[in-house]
Formats: sequence, structure tokens, C-alpha cells
Amino acid sequence: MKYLKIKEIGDVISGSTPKTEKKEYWDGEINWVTPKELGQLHEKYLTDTERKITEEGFKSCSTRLIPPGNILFTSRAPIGHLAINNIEVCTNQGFKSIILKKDYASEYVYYALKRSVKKLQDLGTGSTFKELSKSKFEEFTIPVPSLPDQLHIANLLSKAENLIAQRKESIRLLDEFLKSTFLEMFGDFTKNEKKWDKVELKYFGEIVTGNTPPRNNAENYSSDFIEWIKTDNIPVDDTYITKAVEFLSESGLRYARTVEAGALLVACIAGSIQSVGRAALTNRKVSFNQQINAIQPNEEIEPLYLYWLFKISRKYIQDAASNGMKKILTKGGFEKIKMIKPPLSLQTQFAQIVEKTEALKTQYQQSLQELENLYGSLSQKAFSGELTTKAQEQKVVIPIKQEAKIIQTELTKQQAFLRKLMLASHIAYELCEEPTFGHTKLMKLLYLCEQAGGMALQTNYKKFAAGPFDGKTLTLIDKEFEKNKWFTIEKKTFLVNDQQREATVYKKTDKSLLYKKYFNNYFESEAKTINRIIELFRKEKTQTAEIVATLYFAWKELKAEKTIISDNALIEGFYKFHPEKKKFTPEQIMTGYKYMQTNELYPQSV
DNA sequence: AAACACTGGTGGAGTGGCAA
DNA sequence: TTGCCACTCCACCAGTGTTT
Repeated sequence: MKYLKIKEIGDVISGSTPKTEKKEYWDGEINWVTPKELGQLHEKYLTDTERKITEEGFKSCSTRLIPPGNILFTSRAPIGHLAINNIEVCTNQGFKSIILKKDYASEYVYYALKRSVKKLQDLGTGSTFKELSKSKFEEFTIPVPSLPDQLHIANLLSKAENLIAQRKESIRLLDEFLKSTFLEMFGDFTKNEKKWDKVELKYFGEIVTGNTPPRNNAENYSSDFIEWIKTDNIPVDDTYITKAVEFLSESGLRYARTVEAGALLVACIAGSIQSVGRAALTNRKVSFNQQINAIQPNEEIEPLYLYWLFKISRKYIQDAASNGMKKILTKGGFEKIKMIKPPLSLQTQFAQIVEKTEALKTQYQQSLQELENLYGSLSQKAFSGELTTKAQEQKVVIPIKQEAKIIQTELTKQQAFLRKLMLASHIAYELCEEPTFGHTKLMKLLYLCEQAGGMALQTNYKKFAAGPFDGKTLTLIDKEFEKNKWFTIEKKTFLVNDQQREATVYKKTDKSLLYKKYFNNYFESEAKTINRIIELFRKEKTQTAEIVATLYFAWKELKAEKTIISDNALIEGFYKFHPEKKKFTPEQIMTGYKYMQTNELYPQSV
């Protein structure tokens, strides 16, 4: 591993801005980028620019074209935004871009610089604005291994980075989920389709406006007796207020207004209308300033419901604000805002969903934290030269794979199929010597394993006569079995009630066990569930598997519709599944139902 | 290339008038 | 006397363009 100066790996170039008052310089064909735009970029690559300049504009100033595949790095306002340009682009004067020599991979340099952003910021000079000079940037050194190792490191880091991005997306989706659950339960409240009571906010609880105890008496602020909340402490995304920066003393508290835990603090005076209506709950007693109105809910209001009500109707709340230089939601106006007030029991139900989702979110955030730590240590290793040999590569790859398991929803189709194939191999390997085992049982068990194991293998189960069935997958699985010689497949025909039926018989080969390694790798955490299901159905008739799988499907549908699970609802769902299902009696279905209950094999709650 | 200047946004807090 | 309201000023900061 060598250490090279930036100027040794490429040419550092600056940019410039064509005169903005000259119209003929703007709206041309040449991409032109500013630091602000790079800051808003949420990925590694720049693929377009907001502003374009003309050929004339380009010639009028000293900006230069950077060919695709190089590094854009901002040297001021602020220092440290970076990207790889996928397009030909020029920049304003806030950049020190690098046009790389051929032995250096842009992706690698990207990650190396990203890791050094803090150091580079510290190299900045100037009083009004920190700015990184060209010479300092050129002299800055980064570790540089051989080109293959550069690519290898960039590849690893980008994998880790993708996992982080996916995890963040999952967290965002949880919020989406809550939003849609709210709308589903309470409807679009501006239309009030569900005809709830719609009452003024003052009937939701006590409305309290905050204040600032006299500043000229230092004693009011002389000790940390109680937190004094400002609008800064009301986060955009979190449910609860953050820790206050300023505190009031006991004497300060005498002049102040307070609320208890469970109150909603709402920003009512703000610099811009966007901030008006921002709200968060308290989980402790606090005081707060006059920019904030609080609602201390009465016994008919669930705080979490109130929080989401505000979150969803932000725009409606903002409309109630006055139109002065500052947008103000006055106490009087605030109290008069009309909001829907559904029965407490429904609010509580919603609050429970919120709590569960939040718990999941906490888990996700922890996993995100772990991924970020992983990225940190990976990047630390990469740039200290520990990742350049094959041996160490494996050490690092393993944790990524384990983490990847958490994010099964993001499997590609091909990955999903591969997993399914391994699962099918395992089931077939275990059961192929049983006389009852064939196509139908394989499919039913695949279905049940996928469901009970909570795997998202993207199988497209449809309602077929014999239960949940995905014919395409089954054909593909058979094909792979034969191609790899993992199993031989024979068709046997026989007569049932004068009807010709076909049965599929799988037979092991000496290559059958080859699947095992993959299976163990993919289903480490689900293996227990899978084997339990296999043993459960080993000696059962295909018919039992069929009934259970169909019931499972119907059960899941009922849950999705939020219908209460009852004997009748299940039987009805079962028959609705397919006309052929009439061949089973309600007694048989109920036996299946009992079987599922005793064996704890049914859709679990969200 | 570096320093400087301008624009515009944002949040915090004080003030005076008014009404209960 | 107290609380409310509308407004104003202040401090600070990010971002950008121009001048030295």
C-alpha cells in the first residue's frame, strides 16, 4: 500500500460561474453544478444538473469540463460534498475536482476521500467561510493499493453502503405504514368520510401557551431545575421532544408554564410557514417558550393518536395561521381548529399499532447502527491495508452476508429463486422416500415453510384447486433438479375413481446432498421452523397438507382484511378459495383448524 | 485562489397595546 | 394585574457571486 498525494493520482481543477446577469450564458446544453446540488444528492453518482450553461457562457469564464467517471469534491460551502460524475460536467468555484489518471479507480478514490472529509475540513482556512485551498488539497495524501485491490475495496464498501441505504428505506417505509394505517382507520379527515365527531381543539384537552421568564433576572436561569423547551426541540421525524438546551431554576419556574408527560407541543410561531404545526409529544414534565402551544390531552384522547393526527394534517393546521411577516398560530386560532375525534377505543387500537411499529423501528435503527459500525470498521481496514489479501477478504464478507439476511424483502428475483430451490431440495431430500410425497405436498410444504419462516421469497402463490400453488416455480424447480442431477423425477399414472391421475416421484441421486451447504448458509435462522414443519407432515396425508395450506392462506387473507378470526369466517374463506374445495366437509376443515392451533402453525400478528 | 460582500432564510425573544 | 396578540428587532447561518 502506497501513500500518494492527490496531485499524483490526477489533475485537480477548479470551476467558475459565468456572469448570472447575462442571459445568453444560461440555459444551454452544458451541465454546471454547485455545492448545494451536490449536498442534496443522496447517492454516489451525479447524473444530471439543475442548471445548464451555454457554449458562450462556458467560454466566458475559467470553468472546465470534467469527463464522466471522475471525482467532484466541494472545497467550500461546505467542504466535503463529493460525487462521481456520470456525465460530462463543469462546476462553479466551490469545487476542487480530480481528473484521475488511468491507474486509479474513481470509486476507490471516492471512498478514500469520503473517509477523509473531516481531515480535509480541518485544513480549510478563512474567517467568513472555511475554504480548502487547491495546494492543500493537492498535497493531501491517501492510501492507494494496486488497481485490482482498489476495485475490490470499492466493491465491498459499496455493498455495505447499499445495505445501509436499504435499511434506511425500510425505516422510512415504517412511517409510511403508520400514515396509511391512520388513513385506513380514520379516513381522509378533511372529508371526514367516516363521520367522526369533529370538534374544536380546546375539547381535546387544556391548551397552554408557553413563555419566557424574565431574562433580566439571571436567577431564573441559574440552575437546571426543569427543562425549557424551544421549537428547536421539536423534531421533524421523531415522536418525542429532544433534550432541552436551556433550563429554568426553581424561581424561574414560578413564571413559567408547564405540561406533564403525554402532552403535545406544537410550534405555533416560526420563521417560515413550513415550521408551523411541527409537533412532538412530551414524556416528562417540561416548561416551554411562547413559540409553542401545548395540548395536555383529556381522558378522551390518546396522545399517540393526537400526535399522528397533527402529523397527517400539518397543512390544514398551517392554513389556520395568520399572514403577518411572521406566520403565527395564535392561541385563540389554535383552540378553534376543528379536528376529528374518534372513540377512545379506536384511538387506543391505533396507539398499540404505533407502539409495535416503533418497537420494530428501534430494532431497525439498531441494525442500521450495526451496519454503520460495520461500514466504519470495513473502511478502517480497507484504508489501513488489511483488505488486500484473499484471506482477509473472507473474514469481512461473512458479516455482510449475515446482515443481508435481515433484509430479505430486497432480494432480487434470482436470489429469491435460488433460496426457494434450496428450500425445495431440502424438503424433497427429507421426504422423497415417503409414499405420500409428490408435487402437491412439496408445494404445500414450500408454502408453509415460506409463510411460517417469514421468508420473502417472492413466490407468486395463486388459488388453485389443490391449494396455494405456483406452477411456474414448480416447473423451474423440477428443471433445476434434473439439470443438476440432484434428484431424478418419474411420473407414475394410476386410477382414482376411474379418473387417471399422475403422481410425481422424486428419487435421490449421489449428488443430492450438494444442496446442503447452500441451504445451511441461506436458512441458518429459519432451519428450525423448516424442519419442524417437515417432521409435522412427514407421515400426514397430502390432503392434510392441502387443508392446512389452504386454511393458512384464507386465515392470512382474513387478517389482512382485519376480520376477526372465527370458525365460520375461516370455513367461508376456505370454500371461497376455489370451487374444488367443496370436496372437504366443514368437519374436515375444523380438524385442520385444530391441528394448526395445537401445532401453533398459523399467521402470526404483525 | 483567496477574501470579501451580498442575499435571504430561520429561530429566538422583547415590546407595547389591549382586553378581561 | 395578567394574559394574549401582532409586530419588530436581533443573532446567526448557509449559500452564492464578485472583487482583489
